[in-house]
Amino acid sequence: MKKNTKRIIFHIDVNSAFLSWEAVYRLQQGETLDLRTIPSVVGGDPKSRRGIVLAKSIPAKHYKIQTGETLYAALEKCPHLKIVSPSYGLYVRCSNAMVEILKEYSPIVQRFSADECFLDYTGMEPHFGEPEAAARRIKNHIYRELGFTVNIGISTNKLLAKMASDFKKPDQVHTLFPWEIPKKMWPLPVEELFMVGRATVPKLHKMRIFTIGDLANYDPVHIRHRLKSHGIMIWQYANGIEDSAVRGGNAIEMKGIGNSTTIAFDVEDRKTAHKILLSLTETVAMRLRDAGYCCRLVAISIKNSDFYTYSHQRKLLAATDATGRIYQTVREIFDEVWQGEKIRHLGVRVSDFCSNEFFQHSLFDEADLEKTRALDQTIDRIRLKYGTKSVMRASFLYSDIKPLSGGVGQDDFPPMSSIL
DNA sequence: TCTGGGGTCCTAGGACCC
DNA sequence: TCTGGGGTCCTAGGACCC
Repeated sequence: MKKNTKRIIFHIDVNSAFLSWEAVYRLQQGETLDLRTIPSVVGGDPKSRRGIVLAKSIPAKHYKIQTGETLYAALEKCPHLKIVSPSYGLYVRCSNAMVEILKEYSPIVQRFSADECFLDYTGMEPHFGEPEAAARRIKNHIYRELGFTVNIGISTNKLLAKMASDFKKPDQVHTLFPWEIPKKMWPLPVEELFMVGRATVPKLHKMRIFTIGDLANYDPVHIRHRLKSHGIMIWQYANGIEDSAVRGGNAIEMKGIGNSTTIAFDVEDRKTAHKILLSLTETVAMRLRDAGYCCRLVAISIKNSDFYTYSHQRKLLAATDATGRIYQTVREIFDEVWQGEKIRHLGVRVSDFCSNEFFQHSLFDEADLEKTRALDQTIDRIRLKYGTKSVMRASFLYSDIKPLSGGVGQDDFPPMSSIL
C-alpha cells in the first residue's frame, strides 16, 4: 500500500444472511410466503441438541428474538414463530455468487465471512463513478440478480467501512468518513464497536466508558495499562485508526482447520467417543489435503454435559496429512485427558501448517507412507465424485454415527474450499 | 430433549537452553 | 553456599469475530 493514497473501501454485509437466503430459495421453489416478511428464524434441530437461533427476520427481531438464543426461548417470546432448518450448501452457493458479482467492480475483494466482504474501490471511479453511486449500483445489482438485500458501508479503511454497514438496515448505503466519526460513530454505545465483546464491556463501564466517543477520548496510557494490547487496538478503532489492506485473491492463508460436533446424546464410553473423533478426523484430514497442507499440531476439545470445555494438543515429530496418523494422535490425546464424564460435544483441529509438496516426492523410508497417501487421495476423489457415503469405514456400518462429521451437516458434499 | 460451529489472536506459565 | 536472566518452545485457556 502506497502512503498518502486515500483509499476507498466498501464493506458489503448481507441483511439477515441465512434467513434471506432461505427466503429467496423458497420463493424460487414456488412458495408464496416470504420468510422475511413474517416472524421467522433459521434454527438448528432441538432433537439433536442444536436448537438455537442462527438467523432471524426483521419481524422476529421486533419480538426481541436474538441470534444464539434457544428456540425454546424464542418460541416463548413469539409462539407463532416460523422455524426453518439451515441448508448450508445453499448458503455457500449464495455467498459465492455474491463474491462473483463484487469482483465485477474491483479485482480486490476479500471474503470476511460467508455474508461479509471488503472491496477496495480505490482507483475504480473512472469505471463506475463516485463511491456512493457505485455502492448503490452494486447493491441493486445483487438484489436484481440474486434476490437478497445488502448493506454497504463506505470509508477510507476497513474498520470504518464495517462500522458504516452496520448503521440502519436493510438495503442501505452509508458512509463513515473520518470527518464523520464524531457525529456518526462516537454517540454509539461502546459495545457496538468492532472487537468490544462481552468480557470487555464491563471493564470499560467500570472506567466510566459508555460510548465509543468516551473510549476515543480516554487516555490511551490508562487503557493500555488495564486492557493491554487489546485496549490499544479498540482505542485506535474508536478513533477510526486502522490501515490493514483488503486482501484479495488467495492472499489469505489458513492457520488451522477444525471440525466439531454436538452429539445428539451424551457419550459415556470410550469406544463411541473414538468413533465420533474418527468421523471428525476424516473431515478435517480431507480438508487439510484439499488445502495442500500438512500439519504439525493436532488438538482435540471436549465439552462435557456441564458445558465445561477443555482441550488438549500435541506437537507432532513429523508433519503429516494422513488421516490415520492424525487419528492415532487424536485418540492418544483424548485418552490422556478424558476423565470418563459424560460428553456433549467433541472437536478435532489441526494447525501449524507446512506445504505438502515435499512429501509428494519424498525420500521417506517409511514403507507405508506413500501407499497411505495414495489411499487417502483416492478416497478423497471418490467421495468428491460420488458423495461422502460412497466410501466409509466398516466401523460406521451399523452405528448411528455419521462416517464424516462437522459443520456442513446433511448437505452431501460441500465445496471443500468453502469457509462454512 | 434448553444452550452451534467455524475461525484468529493474545497471554501466561513451565520447561529448557545458554 | 549464594545468586541470575534472557530467549524460545510448548501447552492451556480466554477473548473476540461471523
